[in-house]
Order: sequence, then structure tokens, then C-alpha cells
Amino acid sequence: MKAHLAKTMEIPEEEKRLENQLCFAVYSTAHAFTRAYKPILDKVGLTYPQYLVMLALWEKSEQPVKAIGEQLDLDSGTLSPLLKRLEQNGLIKRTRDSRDERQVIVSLTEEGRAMRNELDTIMAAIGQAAGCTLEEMKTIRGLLKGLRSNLASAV
Amino acid sequence: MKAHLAKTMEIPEEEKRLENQLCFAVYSTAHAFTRAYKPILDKVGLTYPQYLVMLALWEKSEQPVKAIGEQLDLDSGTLSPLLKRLEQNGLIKRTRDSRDERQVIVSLTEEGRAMRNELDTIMAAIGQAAGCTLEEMKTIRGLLKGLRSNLASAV
DNA sequence: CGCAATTAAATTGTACGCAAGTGAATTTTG
DNA sequence: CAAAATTCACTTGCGTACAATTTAATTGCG
Repeated sequence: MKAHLAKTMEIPEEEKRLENQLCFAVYSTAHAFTRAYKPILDKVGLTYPQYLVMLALWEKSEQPVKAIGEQLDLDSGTLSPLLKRLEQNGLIKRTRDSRDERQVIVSLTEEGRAMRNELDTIMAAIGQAAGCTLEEMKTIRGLLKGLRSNLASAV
Repeated sequence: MKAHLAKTMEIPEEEKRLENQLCFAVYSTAHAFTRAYKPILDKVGLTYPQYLVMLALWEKSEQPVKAIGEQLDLDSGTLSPLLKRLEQNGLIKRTRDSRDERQVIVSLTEEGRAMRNELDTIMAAIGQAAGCTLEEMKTIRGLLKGLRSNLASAV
């Protein structure tokens, strides 16, 4: 009922402005995060998406490409070249699963595992940059998770 | 004082998980938005970043590249090729400013102006997909704006 | 069992993002 | 006023994103 009303209701001009779009708030904040991470991650030689892959691997050090893709919501078209770069940099290795030769198992090298020692420093730095309380973080995270799941199920 | 404490405090393992990162919530929601927009924007032949540029131009139909960049927080390295594509598609035109030949003024063509008629449909569709109330939208938008400004000033 | 459908990863092509560098125009400064 | 510094847009090169296709392996079904 409410949805139907909303659908046929006039959208106020003010809501149509770029700055007032929720999508743009998310889009531009994502870029702001990437830029804030850049100087921090440069020191360890990672890009931001590569850092996300490392986070996944630090949780579980051996995973097929598909599992990583599901956690990051990225397909092999994005991950294949990214993982190739991580491998060239000596942080991971890739081996075909002998049980199922279609799958490639990604695993941490010693160097990749060791890099986790930098995690506290990275998180502290980005926490400073974000400059909001743990409570605020949790609030935003929760709201975004709901939003993301709505958007995903709509497609 | 509180900041100092936070800096030296142990970070709980749970907070180090990919799924619990605020940055990842923002990152993955941004992708979810792009995917939700895709089928809608395909119908009018725009990509999502191109749509953002059109939003800026529907507010003010003649702007230098730099002004667009400031609103979207994008540099000319990103905008130049994007604007070239919008021009090829007949939605905008580009002319050197005669007062300052360094500047390129971007302006809407009739076709570009006319496309604004689709805006209500687009916004209604994405509103449905986001599936949250206007109140929720405003809340998230506000929180993200604060976060974005923190991140930007930290760099 | 045997072939069709499915699955996993990689590849190709297009479009961002962004750093770094180029070249032309304008401002600032000595 | 002229040289130096700055500004603006463009270009180049690298790294994502993602659709669509390809190849190889596995599963399912008749």
C-alpha cells in the first residue's frame, strides 16, 4: 500500500539533485575509502581490492577462487588477473585442486601469512581516518548490509 | 585522550574479519547499486558514472569539466574519456571557453536535456530496488556524508 | 555407459578510477 | 613587463569491474 503510494507520488526536485542521491553518497564514500587506504597500503604493496582478498585469506588460508569471489562479490573476470598479481608478488600461490581439476585453490605463502602482522597498524590508521566511533561504524555497517541485500535481491 | 586509548587498544579478532569491515560494507554496497542500476540505465544507454554526470548537468546545463569533477570527486583523467563518450552519443557538447581557453565547457544537447524525462522512472525503479524508506535513506546519506568528509580531510 | 548440461577459471573487450606526465593558457612575481 | 609558477584538460599506463565467450572438467540423465 505504502509502496504503491510511493511509486505514484511526485518526487520533489530537491531529491533529484546529485548531492542528495543515496547511491552517490555510497559511491563517493567508497572512493574516499580507497583514497584513504592508498598511502597506507602502498607501504605494503597492496591495492585496496587486493587487501580485501588478503583479509579473506587471513581468515581461511586456502580457498578456491569461487569462494573468494562469493565473499567479495566479484567474478573470475576480476579475480583472475588480481590473483595473478598477488602471486607474482609472492603473497599467494595457486594450485589446481586434484579432486576437482576445474578448481584453483588459492593459498597464502609464508610472506602472505606474515603480512597479517601489519593488519593492526592498517586498521588503526584507517580507523583514525574514518574518525568515527565503533558505535557509528556498527550502525552504518548494519544499515548498508540491509541496503545491499535489498539491492541484490531486487536484481 | 580517547583517541590515544583507541590507538593502543587491542583490536578484537572479530573486527578483523572481511565481513565486519566498514570499508567493505561501503565497497560492496556501491557495487550492488551499480548492478541494480545496470538494467535500468541500459534502457537509456547510460553507464552509472555517466548517469551521475547527467544528474550534475540536469541541475546546471553548462559547466566546465573542472566543476563537474568537483561535484563527482573525479579528475579529468576519468572524465575526459567519459565525456567523449557522452558527446559521441549526442547527449552533450564540449566547447572551449573563449574567456579562458584552458577550460572546456560541457553543455547539454536537446537530446541530453530531453533525457531528464526519464529521471522519475529511473528514481522510482531504484527506490524500489533499494527498498528502504525515505527516512532510512536520509539517515544513511547523512552518516555517509560525515564519514566521507572525515576520510577526505584525513588525506 | 555416453552424451548433454553444468560448473570453474581464464580470456577478451569495454568502461571506469587514478597517478603521472604533456602542452597550452593564464596568473603570479620579481 | 617577462620569466616562473600555476591551472586546465588531455593522454598514457596500470588495475579493477563486469559482460560475454572459451576451454576444460564434472555431473546428471536417459
